[in-house]
Amino acid sequence: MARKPTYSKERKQEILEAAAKVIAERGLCDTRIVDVAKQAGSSAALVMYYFESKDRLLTEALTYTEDRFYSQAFNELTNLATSREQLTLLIEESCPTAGKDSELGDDWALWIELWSRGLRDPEAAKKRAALDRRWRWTIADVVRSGQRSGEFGDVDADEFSLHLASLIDGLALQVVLGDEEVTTKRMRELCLDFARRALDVDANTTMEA
Amino acid sequence: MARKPTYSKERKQEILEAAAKVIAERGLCDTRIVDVAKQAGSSAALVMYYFESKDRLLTEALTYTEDRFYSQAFNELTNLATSREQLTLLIEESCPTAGKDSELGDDWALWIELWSRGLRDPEAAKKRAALDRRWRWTIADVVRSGQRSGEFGDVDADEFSLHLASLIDGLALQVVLGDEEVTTKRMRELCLDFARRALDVDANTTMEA
DNA sequence: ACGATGATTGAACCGTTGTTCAGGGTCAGC
DNA sequence: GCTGACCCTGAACAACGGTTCAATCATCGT
Repeated sequence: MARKPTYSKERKQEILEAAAKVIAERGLCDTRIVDVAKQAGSSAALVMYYFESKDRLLTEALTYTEDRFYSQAFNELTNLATSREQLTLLIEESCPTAGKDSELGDDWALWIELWSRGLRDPEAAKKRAALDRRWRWTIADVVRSGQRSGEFGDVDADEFSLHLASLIDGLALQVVLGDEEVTTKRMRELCLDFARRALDVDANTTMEA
Repeated sequence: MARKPTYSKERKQEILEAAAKVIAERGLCDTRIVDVAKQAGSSAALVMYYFESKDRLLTEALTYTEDRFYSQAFNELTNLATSREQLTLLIEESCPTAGKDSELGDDWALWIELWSRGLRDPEAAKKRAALDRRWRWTIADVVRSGQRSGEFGDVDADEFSLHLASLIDGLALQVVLGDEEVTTKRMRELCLDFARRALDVDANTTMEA
């Protein structure tokens, strides 16, 4: 067999990614370290070697993907000129891609698992809160920036961002769980609509969006 | 020991309530049937006697409390005269009582566990969708009723109810998970504020936005 | 070359827990 | 009273999965 010179840090990441994938597939409770090991192409004992316990592994794995998602989204943000476009991007990136469970569906699955774990695991709750705070702050920042440039009207940026973030969570949840009445399309339109009404300066002048 | 002549149906309910309590305390994954049995004051074997498997028990238990919550809330609704009061009640009943984890905190905990279970268990997902649909329909109904009586302005009742219900889910989640920036008070005010702005008839008459 | 250090593993250990089973009460109807 | 149906139980079974361990293998500094 080819000896891959994969060392500690990369191995750790490999295991984390493997764990995230398995959790998204099998669910948090039904995730066995053997599964993670198999997915990572290694042995169960090795997983214990990098993470002292199963719990540690799971909590780390849950936040790992979210961090990646945020970094990517934040990065794409800088490519857009107007705050309006930026806000639209944030909303659209949050909408689970229907049917295909690969990309964003997995992300949301992990996110939901993090919620339920946060109910008892204080560390998970703290990490979730931190991630969410960063997310809300990002939204609020786009809003403030848009207000400075005159693109958006005058609303409390923090209230708006809490409102939008919560709305997204609540809607995505239903989409991911396959609620027939709540489709990705409807979610996107509802969010965009809300943002438009709340922020548009032309709320009075409007001829079309 | 006093022989309680508690027979099948009552026993089944007792077990369901016991299960709900244990799940709220220990979490879904860490709920053992022995715990449920102990909480119900019976043996593990009896639990298996009423529910053929652990899975069945858990799925049933998860929706049991929600049904009770809804029935109670719906009942209180009929005591109120105006639609405005009714909508306010629905919102306030949805806000987790901070600190005290007894009443509503437990409800929300179960609700969240139902979400994560719904990711893989189609039956759980279906039940959740049904419960949520009923909840949204109740909100929409109050809105329509208020529109007929002239209390509320002219908005799409279904869009509004989806928006409000999702917002409540997203906010309650953060409150229950102990996010320091999202308190029960803030949640209530945000929801009430949103409802007021979206529904108030004087929204057109507005002298300021 | 050669140890030392770290990565990696298979196999064994061990507690936990869902599930089964064989039976023991209790009550109703005959 | 007997009998059968139903409620209920303790104990045993069996599997599963997290954790440990002793032993290889690779790599690298000297």
